[in-house]
Amino acid sequence: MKTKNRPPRRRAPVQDTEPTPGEGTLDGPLPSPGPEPAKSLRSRPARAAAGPRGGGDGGRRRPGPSGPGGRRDSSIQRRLESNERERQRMHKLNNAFQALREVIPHVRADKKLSKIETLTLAKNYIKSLTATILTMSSGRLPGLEGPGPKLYQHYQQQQQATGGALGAIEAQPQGHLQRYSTQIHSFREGT
DNA sequence: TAGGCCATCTGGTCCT
DNA sequence: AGGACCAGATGGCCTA
Repeated sequence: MKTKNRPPRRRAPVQDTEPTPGEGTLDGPLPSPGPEPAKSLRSRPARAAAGPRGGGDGGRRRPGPSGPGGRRDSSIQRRLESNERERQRMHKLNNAFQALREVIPHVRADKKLSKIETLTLAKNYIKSLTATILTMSSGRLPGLEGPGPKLYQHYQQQQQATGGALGAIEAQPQGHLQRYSTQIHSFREGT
């Protein structure tokens, strides 16, 4: 994986097409109350009025030949609101990714982990912590009474059920830590 | 320049 | 019915 260290991306405000008032691109004035500054930088010419929906191909975007003029105002307004909600949703998702990055120890503090790197490291970090806890507690959850081995058995069943292909040997913390360590180094090296 | 990553738009589907 | 969620499409930015 290549290393990346770029500032938060801000799209250049592209004004390829002057939105005609009234015809409206879907990109209206964005209040953007979120943490991110208002995307005045939205680049894309809004396709608000992508042709009438339907038409096969999974219903994905189909820039109709008609252009933005073809949609009713109420429909355009709904689309704008929907776009805004979707942006906010994605911002929340990205915030969650950022929060996750901040709790995963890794050796690339100077470079932002990509989303896939974040998820992969998090998964292995959790596994290594789980294995460590299991070992240190001999299969018992700290402070809990009861048959300890059940936790260990449950863990192994999970590994098998999820296709983790982690045998008992990998339930050892060393195995996970080794894997985790290898991974963060491979990310650092950009491999 | 190619490839990776990302933000955004958009329509379909699911859920409340 | 409306919002949340999902995934395809598109295009910008960055690095090798």
